[in-house]
Amino acid sequence: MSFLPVDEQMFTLLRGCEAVFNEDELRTKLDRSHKENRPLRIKLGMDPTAPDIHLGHTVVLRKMRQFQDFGHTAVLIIGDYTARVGDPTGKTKTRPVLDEETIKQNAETYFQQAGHVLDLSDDKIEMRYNSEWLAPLNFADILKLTGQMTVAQMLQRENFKKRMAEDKEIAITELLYPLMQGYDSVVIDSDVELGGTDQTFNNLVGRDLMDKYGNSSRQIVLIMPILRGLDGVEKMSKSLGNYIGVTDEPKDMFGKTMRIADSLMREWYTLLTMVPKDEIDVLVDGSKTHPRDAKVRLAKNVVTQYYDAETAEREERLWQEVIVGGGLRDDIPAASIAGGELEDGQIWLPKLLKLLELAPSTSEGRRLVKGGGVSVDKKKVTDPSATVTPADGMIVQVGKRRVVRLELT
RNA sequence: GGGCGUGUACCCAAGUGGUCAAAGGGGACGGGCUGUAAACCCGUUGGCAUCGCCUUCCCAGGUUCGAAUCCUGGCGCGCCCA
Repeated sequence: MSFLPVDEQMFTLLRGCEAVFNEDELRTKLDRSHKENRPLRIKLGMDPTAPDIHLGHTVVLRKMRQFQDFGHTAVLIIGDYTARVGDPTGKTKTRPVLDEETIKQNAETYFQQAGHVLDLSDDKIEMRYNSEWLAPLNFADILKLTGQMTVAQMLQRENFKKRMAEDKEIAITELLYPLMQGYDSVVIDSDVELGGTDQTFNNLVGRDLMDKYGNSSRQIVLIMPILRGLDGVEKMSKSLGNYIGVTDEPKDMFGKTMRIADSLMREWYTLLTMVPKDEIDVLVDGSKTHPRDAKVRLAKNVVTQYYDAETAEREERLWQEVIVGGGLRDDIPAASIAGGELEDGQIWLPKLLKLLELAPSTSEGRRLVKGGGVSVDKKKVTDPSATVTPADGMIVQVGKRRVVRLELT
């Protein structure tokens, strides 16, 4: 394996970064790697509680992939031991301790989903559980570890500082979290650690610890921005529902991308695609490109990454036909209902909606009908007491996106 | 261990004995206008074969004809003192 010239690597690796600690040292490391023909070890920590990967996670994963493509080694750390503490980043809620089996499963799912972005070849990736080295530590080891930092240093952390100021509680174990995560870096001897902005403090602790433990050269910390979700305001997250999952159907990937706020396009283009910056400038300039066209291109780009170009073309075509032309997709999911639900061959529409899972309850179904959101065979029905006679192939639609083709067997 | 405070629907929050399926806001959903964008406008936001009935205001008891509201006990959360 020979490594590309440092400048070429730097150009790609720095794209989209929020911060690098620091650039010069990164250059030095890449330089040495290039000369000695030795891959760098790129660390990425993963929390075994959230196995569902969405585009937000891929920002960091894509960065990892770029390193891999340059010949470096991805070192994935499954934080099974740190999960006992719970990262203090988010809310103060204490997390339930996960059992081994669940952690294993989550890690497996994560690994599989990350494979949509990462290169999973044996020589390109290493997966480690941090219980491997954290569990055997004895109290003296822990004293040594905790002895590396002062309370004042720990309270530099934004989250802790804030909680102190607001008289909110901080568990001692939470103070341990950054140390544990940092110790991972020491043990696996990482050259670069990747993380989102919320991980800055933790990752920098790792960088410090490596110094203190006498590693020859401490890790570089490369911080990626947090991707904002579909609403264009909040960060992309599963709990907020503003996400696109890497396992989403092509039509959802395409459709959801088409619905993002215009103001989000530059960010998404930068962090989720490799479209060159000057092209992005043109794409997001409303006077040069119609925002809709820019978004279509973005949507196709995303779909192509997780499926292929052909699928992306197809989604664009369908989008034209369905959304612009008011037609129907040719792949509407089929759904059937139990014959016993019929009365004289008929069924109350709200009930049908519930059975078809187009509405969570008949009450909700009734409201949707009353609100003018329901159509049967393309004809709007607004009478909440209406009944319909189910027929094979009947199209039942709620809103613009929930459509089902009735299948009678 | 002691004191004070607090717990209402997805979230915030009003409600201190009936007129409460519970104000208002946010979010979400549906409709309109659009470019499945933003802004704006309208509607909905516990369940049920259908407007009346059923189950809700942390939990369990109690007072009362009647409780989200009062009492007792528990639990959770926060602050202060030790």
